[in-house]
Amino acid sequence: MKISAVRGMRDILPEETPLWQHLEAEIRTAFGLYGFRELRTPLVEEAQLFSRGVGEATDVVHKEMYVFQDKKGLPLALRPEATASVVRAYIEHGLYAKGGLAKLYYLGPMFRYEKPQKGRSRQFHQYGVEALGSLDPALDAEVIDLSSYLMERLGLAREGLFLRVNSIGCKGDRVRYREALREHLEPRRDELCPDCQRRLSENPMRILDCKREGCQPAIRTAPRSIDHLCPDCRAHFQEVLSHLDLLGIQYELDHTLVRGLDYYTRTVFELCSRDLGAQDALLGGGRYDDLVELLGGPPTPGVGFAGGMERLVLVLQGQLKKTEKLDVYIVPVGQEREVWRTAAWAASRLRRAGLSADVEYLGRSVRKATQAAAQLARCALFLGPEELAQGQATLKDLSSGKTVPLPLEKLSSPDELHPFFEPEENGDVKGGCGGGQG
RNA sequence: GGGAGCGUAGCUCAAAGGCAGAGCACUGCGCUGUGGCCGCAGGGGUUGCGGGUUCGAGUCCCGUCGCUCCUCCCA
Repeated sequence: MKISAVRGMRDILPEETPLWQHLEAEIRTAFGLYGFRELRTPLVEEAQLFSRGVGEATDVVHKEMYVFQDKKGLPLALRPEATASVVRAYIEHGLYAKGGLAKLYYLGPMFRYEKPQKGRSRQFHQYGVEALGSLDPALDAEVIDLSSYLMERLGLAREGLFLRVNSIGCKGDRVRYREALREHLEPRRDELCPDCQRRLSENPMRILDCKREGCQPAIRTAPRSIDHLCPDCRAHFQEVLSHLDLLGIQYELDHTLVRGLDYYTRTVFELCSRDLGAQDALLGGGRYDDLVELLGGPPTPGVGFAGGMERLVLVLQGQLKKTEKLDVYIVPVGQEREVWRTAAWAASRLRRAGLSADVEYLGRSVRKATQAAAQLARCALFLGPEELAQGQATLKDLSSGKTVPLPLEKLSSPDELHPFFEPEENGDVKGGCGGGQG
């Protein structure tokens, strides 16, 4: 039986992990600069957390969620997104009682049972932030600013990106807006695609982001959510936009941006790339002022976003990081047992001195092993009967080709060892291996 | 969920019903214990899997799994 990774879930191989680690480090740094602190929540939650929080009617919950029962029959779900988990933890640990604003971030795998394609898999990775406890529109703008700053840090050109913003109002606004949409669309039911006809009764707002040609005329003339905002929501949105202007962030108002999760209120936004295919959203988010209360906490507003790691990786493929080279690759010469034992010992000493080291365990010819060493390491350390007899090894700098004897006793003393590996100053033949990095 | 295309060596790909191949990579040798160039030789495959048609299937048919893309939805 041949076993392979399950559909839509893949291995991230050592060639790719340096890029992932780089992205993760940049994300953590950016989030930290904005005052967010990491919260790690379980990958598994009670299924009802998501059906209540994200919405029973959403595709994410009712079509795409991995649900199973534990041994006691409790319905569990692999998390399809993290906001609901963060809010659950916020309530469970009484973070609201600790005063102030809770600014939390996360990073990790999410699961949705979908048909895999470019930029979409069943296990994927999201990074995101949630700011809980303030209704200040400056915070909406800050979160958007953070997403923009993150892209700058990652070296994504502004021209390749576009930011779409909209406001869908509070609960009451949405009820009124939904009615207005129905009134507009019902007479045009025949123009709409079958999906949209179904949405007309279930969730008319989702018709707005239908991409079918036939639906466009009805969508273009449809009423806009920002015309149905209550005075508070209208003022809030204006403040958000004015803060974005202040921060110098370019955006386009998109009246068709509604997003697929039920908990969003007021501000919604999406940051998209021009370099991706059908799945072009790098990150998306917005405000969710009713979610904490909905999940049993005190009324607490929130705003945040989530981004997809895989999509970042796609956009940044060109920047693949090279794997870091080892400091030393040890090549035992010949078959003598004592030589090989000394090689293993030397590796252990080098590592304790803080130098990364590996040994030629495959027993290839010295020629082949040296070739391999040049791929893997900055220096090769040759160790054979001749060296052993003199109590030393031969250290070779693989970029300059220079060799120098390294007395074995130096291996026991990091202080004496390090000079051999420090970059040469003013070209002095000090020996060693720090030379040109090539 | 619906649609289209593709699965051949570790990788990139040939073979259009008739002996499964090339390049790169890998191993050895030229060069006996020191890389990058060059030359020679070698190892590698149940052609995704399972059926069927045929004297004969990588090739045609059916099924299945996987990948890619579109639709849908979203990160």
